[in-house]
Amino acid sequence: MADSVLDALGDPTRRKILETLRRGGPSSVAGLAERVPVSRPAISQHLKVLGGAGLVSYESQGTRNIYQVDRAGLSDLRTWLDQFWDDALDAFAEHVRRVEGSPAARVGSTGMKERRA
Amino acid sequence: MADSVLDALGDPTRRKILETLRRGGPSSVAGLAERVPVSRPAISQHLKVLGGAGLVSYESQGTRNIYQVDRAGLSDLRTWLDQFWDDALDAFAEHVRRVEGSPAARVGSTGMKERRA
DNA sequence: GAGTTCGGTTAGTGGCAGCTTACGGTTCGT
DNA sequence: ACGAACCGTAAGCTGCCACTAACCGAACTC
Repeated sequence: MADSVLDALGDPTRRKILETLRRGGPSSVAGLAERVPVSRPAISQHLKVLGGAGLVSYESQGTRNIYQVDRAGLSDLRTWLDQFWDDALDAFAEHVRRVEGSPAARVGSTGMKERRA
Repeated sequence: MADSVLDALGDPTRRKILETLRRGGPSSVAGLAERVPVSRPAISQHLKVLGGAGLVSYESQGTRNIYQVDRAGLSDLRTWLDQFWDDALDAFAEHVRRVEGSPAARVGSTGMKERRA
């Protein structure tokens, strides 16, 4: 469901554009091109992707298009995240239930390797 | 902060691996290679990225490494998302305040283009 | 100890995504 | 009506990333 959002947020430049819009408020394409170290067409292409994901929307003012952050995409991401979170808990619980025919297996003290290698 | 998480989730295959772990519970590398249409080394490489982002962790059982979803990365993403959401609201409010020296500008009825083009 | 299974790493390749340059369309100003 | 400003799109190139094939080490089995 949130595939397009994650695809869009996967690129650092697009994140920078979004961050610029978040901090500076709505902006024109040329205005973004001044703040993000990339050409104007590149900005335009990225905005297309971000728009497709529902992360930005725009308003035409004469010849310029004013873009701003759209919370719709963020909302989609939040929904996906919450669902994934809950389901991961359920799956883990079921896994424990499945393995724990032998109640010897404990949970808290395994040799589980930690992240941030 | 959540850059590594978003980079990791930016790839469809990695999302598929995560999804497989979420639905099926903990699994070995070879087990994942059977369920995801990609070679075993590719799985291993993706797991490395996912691990670096705190999205999976693993436990060594003899010669096999059992991977499972780690909520740490999801937590990072949630934090980033919530912060972005709130700040976007603030930025928007400030933008309205900045423009609205002329109280003619209305908010609800602009010609704002919608998403999902 | 030999054989097997499992997994991480390396080397090498192909395809795609992001960037720039160039062009065309639209709108505003004079 | 002409020029300028702004933007989107097309074309083309380059670099990176995902993938496979091959190799090597580690651990369990007999």
